[in-house]
Amino acid sequence: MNMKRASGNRVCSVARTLEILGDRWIFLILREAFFGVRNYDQFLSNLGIATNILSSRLKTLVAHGIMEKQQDRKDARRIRYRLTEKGLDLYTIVLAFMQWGDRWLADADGPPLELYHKGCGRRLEPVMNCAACGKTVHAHEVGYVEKKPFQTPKKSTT
Amino acid sequence: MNMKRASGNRVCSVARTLEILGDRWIFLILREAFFGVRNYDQFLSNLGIATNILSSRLKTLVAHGIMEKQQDRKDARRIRYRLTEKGLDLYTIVLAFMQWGDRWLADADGPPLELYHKGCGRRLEPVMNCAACGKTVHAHEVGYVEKKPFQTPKKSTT
DNA sequence: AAATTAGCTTGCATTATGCAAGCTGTTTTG
DNA sequence: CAAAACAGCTTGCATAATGCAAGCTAATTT
Repeated sequence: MNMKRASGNRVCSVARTLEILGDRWIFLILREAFFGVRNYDQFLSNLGIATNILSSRLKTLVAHGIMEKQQDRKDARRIRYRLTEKGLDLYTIVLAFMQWGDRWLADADGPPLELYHKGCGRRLEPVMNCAACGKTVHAHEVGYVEKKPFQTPKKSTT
Repeated sequence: MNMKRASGNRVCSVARTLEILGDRWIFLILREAFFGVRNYDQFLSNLGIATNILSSRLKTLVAHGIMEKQQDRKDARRIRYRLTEKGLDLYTIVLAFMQWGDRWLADADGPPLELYHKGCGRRLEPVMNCAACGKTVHAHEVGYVEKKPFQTPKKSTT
């Protein structure tokens, strides 16, 4: 959580996002949350995380509006941590992690977890598409333009 | 780079991926690489990263086959670090970071960097689609099945 | 009333990070 | 062709983050 300017000098949403999310545990907590985990002790036992780290990470997630706390009516000790809209919107990142791992790090048994798309009922293999033309986007097909000009590169990608 | 079992007890590609990539600097290096940066000193000046950290991160990226080193023929001092296929395939993660940041962290001026899709020439807004049915996937529509059963939750998402 | 549970906080040893300095092999310069 | 500059590192040391164990508080359960 310390980094003068986590970006270096390029102004970029990647850097901004990483200033909040740039921590293994944060993503693992989010993964659990996407899989339905809601309470401190479930995160704790599922992740094997230290208690101080867990509470500090939950705190930053709440502080950034990614999760919100609510009391359980039936048990006042229990706090439910749930994803806000802002937090739910992070599922693309979690899916992207999972897919890359499935493709490049899977062992012989194949991916340990299979996703399915409730909409169509089939196995979900997420792909990145261009919202404008609908086609799948590959790394080489991404170009960029800097809105606030800076020192570094010019155009192109890869 | 230390974590008994970065996953906790859930077997998951997210955890495996994070064991390699779970570091801010790694992602920022990857971002630079996607934007065309190739050399040590460019990474160094663009990121404002410490030299020991940069070389250690580049080393792990190379060790995991995400980047590869090659000598520059014209200048033997110069080493080019370039993304392998495995590394290029991480662009979905970088795009997902950028998009979330654009949506939730942008200031009044809008996103600092605009991507375009070389295929269609239009502004690229990446969306996650289901490869099977082609539709855009939303967080609530993702279900999962654990292949190697473990202790934790059951089904559903969110 | 005593024990248990959920969700924390605190203290302390270990590990990672950031900074500055230095080192090694190439070019480039005068 | 010697001196300076450059690219890509490594090393040492101070500071910050992490992990572990223990303890603490308020709300249940027994």
